[in-house]
Amino acid sequence: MSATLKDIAALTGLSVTQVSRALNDHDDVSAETKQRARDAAKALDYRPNLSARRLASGRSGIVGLVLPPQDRTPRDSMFVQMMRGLSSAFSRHGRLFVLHAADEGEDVVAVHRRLIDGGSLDGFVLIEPEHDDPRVAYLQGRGVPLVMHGRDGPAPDYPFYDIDNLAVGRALTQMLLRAGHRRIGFINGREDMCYVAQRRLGWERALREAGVEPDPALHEHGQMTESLGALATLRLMGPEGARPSALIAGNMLIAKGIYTALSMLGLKVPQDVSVVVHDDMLPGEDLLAVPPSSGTRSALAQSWEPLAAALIGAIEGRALPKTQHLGDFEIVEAGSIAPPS
Amino acid sequence: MSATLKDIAALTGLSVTQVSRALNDHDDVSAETKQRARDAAKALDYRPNLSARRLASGRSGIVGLVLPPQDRTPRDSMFVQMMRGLSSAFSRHGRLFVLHAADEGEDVVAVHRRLIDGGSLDGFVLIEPEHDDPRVAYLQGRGVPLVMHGRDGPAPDYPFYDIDNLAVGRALTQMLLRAGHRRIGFINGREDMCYVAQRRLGWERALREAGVEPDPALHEHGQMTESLGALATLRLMGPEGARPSALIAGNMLIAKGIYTALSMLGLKVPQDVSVVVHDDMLPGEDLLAVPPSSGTRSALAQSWEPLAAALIGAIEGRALPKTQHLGDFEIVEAGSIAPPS
DNA sequence: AGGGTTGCCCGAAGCGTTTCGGATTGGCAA
DNA sequence: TTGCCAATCCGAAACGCTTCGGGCAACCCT
Repeated sequence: MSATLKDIAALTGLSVTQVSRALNDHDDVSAETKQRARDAAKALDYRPNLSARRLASGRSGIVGLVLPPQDRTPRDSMFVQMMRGLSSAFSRHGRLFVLHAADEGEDVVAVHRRLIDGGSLDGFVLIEPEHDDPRVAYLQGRGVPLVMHGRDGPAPDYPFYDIDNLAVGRALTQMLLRAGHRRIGFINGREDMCYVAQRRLGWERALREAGVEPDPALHEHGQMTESLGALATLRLMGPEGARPSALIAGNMLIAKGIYTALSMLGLKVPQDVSVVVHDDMLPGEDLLAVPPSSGTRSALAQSWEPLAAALIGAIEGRALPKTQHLGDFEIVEAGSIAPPS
Repeated sequence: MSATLKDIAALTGLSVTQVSRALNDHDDVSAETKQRARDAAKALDYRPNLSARRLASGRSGIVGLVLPPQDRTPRDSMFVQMMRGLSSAFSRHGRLFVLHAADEGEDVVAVHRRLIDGGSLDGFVLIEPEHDDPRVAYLQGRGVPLVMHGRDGPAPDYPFYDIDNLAVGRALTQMLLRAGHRRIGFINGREDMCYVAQRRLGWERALREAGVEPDPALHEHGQMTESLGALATLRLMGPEGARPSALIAGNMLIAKGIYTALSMLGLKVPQDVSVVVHDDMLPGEDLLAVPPSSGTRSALAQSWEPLAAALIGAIEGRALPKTQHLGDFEIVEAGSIAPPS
């Protein structure tokens, strides 16, 4: 089997204790000893036994993410991206990142609990925050480190990485306002998602700032799928007079549905209807399927490193200067906006 | 913290040893004692510490899958399906299934090695077998249990779940032969994938059985993407005379590309060109994007349970009656075949 | 009655690591 | 010289679990 501390101790003539401390870079080990231990470790190709470490120290070096059950996630490729990004960020920090898919019937909190009790995981990356998220309550209650991808409320009491979704909603709306639109529809994501509420708020605020009272009938929401985009568009475009002259899509899938529905209705973008869309920039995703659209874009990939750093900091009990991060987004013009007809 | 064996021992008046044996259902514990231990465990909400267990027994109860690096996997949703399926299958067996994405630069074998040495994982589910797969060699060399989704060669020496890809290739070809086609193009997956070779073999065999010598120029292969489907179609359909009158698509994405390219060329399915396609049936995947196509379908979901059972059997050193499974596929007729014009 | 078998149980060792407390130096000030 | 401090080191205990080897009845067989 693999070499153990004992082997290194035997080879170097040190004690197991000192080797352990040397390899973990404690401060009461001489520089020379540290080097000797490290050399021997390399020579023997030593790999610490994580189970033993965990048992003794309470930490295993493994962190994880629990994929929420059900297929609430129509964008599988985003998860794979996320997996990859987080895996590599954590492995740069010498940690192992691992993913577990919760079972359909299972309670998400119970899954986290199993993982902690089993003693395998040191901390969690959470995604898709809900309002008063029960996972957060549970983990905080047990003192288990966590970081959130997204956030609940403007300033939660945990580390997170998020973009300013209110600003996104506002920016999208303003792009259309500037072109002269006043009736602006918004096809948004699931109502219980925090970012969805934020974006809606941004939409409302931008409208009010322009002296337009937001019409709740123009806000549609649901699972972010192509069919939501199509159905919501048909609904919004139904009554001729009340029709919005522009649409905001919560993401590319929705946008795709919008384009499909509009072309069914014989409406052209941007001549008849302007369209803007927000999305993460996913390298390699086949967005060519939807016509180029103006709107906002955020770079998901920026989040992995800060999330990893924050979680590791929390696990090691180090106070980090900054654990709450706001990523930025950029505005792209791609010709899907025109003045209202 | 969580309750330990010692707590249960104290509560029941048994020894720690006996409690451990009772809960693990050893056979030298009386039925009554077992029950008493189980009751106490439930009452105290006992969760075994996996690290301790692993340390003592060499087994952690965690199995994993390493996602190959790079984006060799255009079909992310398939992986998510797989994750979900395997997670739930293993958790039914009281095991924890976990996924780790290999880093871009990283050697896949090295990743497995890290996971074993760390002492965290008991065994692996492998996917996407290559010829003489180095992962298999390494794991077998170290005596680490594995199961394969797919297989290398007709009868490898490890547990696997696969479908008969030769038969799939043959069935697809025969569907077209029966309609009278003789020049049948095949747009297949990456050449180094085992199943790709098998399907090609099936195609060749079916043709020979019908007295047609397979034309290597009619076999295209590459990453299974929409653009491969489109480009390969354009290539195959280039020289007017040598054109195939029917096409086989390795999966739905390829088929989609085929449909796109054919419509660009002004060719209609099935009047001008017949198309058949094989794919896994992925619930919820948006296959509506491609017109309904005849061909073969296999149910990926059938594989999780056998894979899980086989891996657990291997870990526990039990000899299972059956560890190599061949799933079946069905043939669907959906109107994309017509006699050659 | 003696010897063997069976059923049930327990003590203690050990898995590989961390960590607590103490031990051993040498140097330096008093 | 004595006392004290910093710098290094080490032994032993502990983490929670499994397992090896043995013990003690109660039973059956001859």
